[in-house]
Amino acid sequence: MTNIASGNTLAAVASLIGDVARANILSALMDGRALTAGELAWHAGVSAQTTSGHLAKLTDAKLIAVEKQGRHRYFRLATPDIAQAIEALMAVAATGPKRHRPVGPKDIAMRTARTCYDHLAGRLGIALADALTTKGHVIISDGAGAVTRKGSKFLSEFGIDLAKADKGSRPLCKTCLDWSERRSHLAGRLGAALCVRCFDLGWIRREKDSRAVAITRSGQSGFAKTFGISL
Amino acid sequence: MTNIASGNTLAAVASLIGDVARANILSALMDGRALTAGELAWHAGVSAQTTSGHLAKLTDAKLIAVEKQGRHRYFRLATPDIAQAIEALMAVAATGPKRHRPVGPKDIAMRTARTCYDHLAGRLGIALADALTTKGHVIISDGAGAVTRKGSKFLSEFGIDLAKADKGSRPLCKTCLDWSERRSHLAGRLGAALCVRCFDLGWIRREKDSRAVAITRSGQSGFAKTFGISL
DNA sequence: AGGATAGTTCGGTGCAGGCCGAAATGTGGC
DNA sequence: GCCACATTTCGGCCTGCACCGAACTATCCT
Repeated sequence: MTNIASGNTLAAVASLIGDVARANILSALMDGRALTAGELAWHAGVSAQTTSGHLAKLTDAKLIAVEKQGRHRYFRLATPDIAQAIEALMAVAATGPKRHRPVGPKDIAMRTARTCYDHLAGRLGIALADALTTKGHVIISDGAGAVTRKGSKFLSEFGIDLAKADKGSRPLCKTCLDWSERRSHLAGRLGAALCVRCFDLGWIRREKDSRAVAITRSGQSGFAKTFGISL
Repeated sequence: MTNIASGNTLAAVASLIGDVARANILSALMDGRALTAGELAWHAGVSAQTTSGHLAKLTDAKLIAVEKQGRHRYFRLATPDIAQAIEALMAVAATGPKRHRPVGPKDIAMRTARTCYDHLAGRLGIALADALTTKGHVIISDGAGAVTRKGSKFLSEFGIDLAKADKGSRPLCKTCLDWSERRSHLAGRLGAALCVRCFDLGWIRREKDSRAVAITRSGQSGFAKTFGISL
């Protein structure tokens, strides 16, 4: 065996994700929010004791981070890297052999619009990326994007100030492969800012117990007026 | 549990990667070449029978593809997506809790220069990306890159013709997070073409049983003269 | 044809780890 | 102080699966 060390840790990380209960936990955290152990137990579909064990393992491996608040413990994905790795795995899983389509109402909602870590995905995410691209506000080249001067002005009018360098290290405008649309949507600081702004404007709101988001009445007109989008 | 279907398949894929033997197999295939079952058994560190079972599972799941040639069966990663997912997992694994540094000579070679699926990574990969960027041949913005007109000319003189659209679907110039350098290097069709060209020129050559590549004597002067790189 | 090499299938062993019930710890509210 | 609720720890069960030895098939070589 060549490089046992890197192989081992690769296997260790993948193995952590490779358990159904833990995969459900991580999927539930993919919207970037922090959830309590109890909520995660519900998502995982196993008892609270079992979940506790899983959470300990994930925390030890630094895949998730924990914050204590009173008698609750809030868990969230440790870094955006983790989310990216999981999204990449989801993309692989989506192309798998099983082309089964037991499409439920939840699935439809997910495909229409959802959060992906801290930005928007699904048809809405794609539509936003397209709208910004065709109007020349963002240039997407292959796997990433750059904001034009014109785009910067447009976004500032929309209420997003990209100048304040949130965290210097985080890329401004990345793209992220959408597992349902098989195309790229906007991630990075821009993607996150867009998402927050849409929530602030009341254009979208979170569905209960899901990453899916619903487009509100005002969102329907807002997206149409500002971006020319109608889903 | 919310979306049992997606969670399950996510878990299934991760679980396949999450076995040490299979992770070693996939790691060995990360350089994009096709290897025989016997070679993979050696990389995996288990017997041929056991390896056969693993290969069957990976093939069933479409993570790897197989091609029969005489009494050999050649296995390779099924799609670039798979390589990307594994690379993302490696990036996560590299940041893990264990900061152990049992750096061997092989490890040093890997960090200096190696192939990553079908393009170059390690210090050499980073240096190439830097050189092309600072000379204005490629513009890297956050997570991807675009080739400038000037760059297109330069590359053509170097012996790379990006015009012939290899496969229309594959992105021209993507970036890929380097797990050893923690920075991006060039992937996509451009990255692959650069890699092939350097092999053709005899500037680099593959190490035995490893993803590492060695920089030849002529490579030393070639990289210096053409790109201003000296490692 | 006979021998060597590549790979797979079968059967049986053994261990890792996921699961839950019960009980313990910790925290907030009254 | 006492109860309710959130979460963890302990102990034991049980399944899944990675592993190998041995035997079998397929292909190449001479």
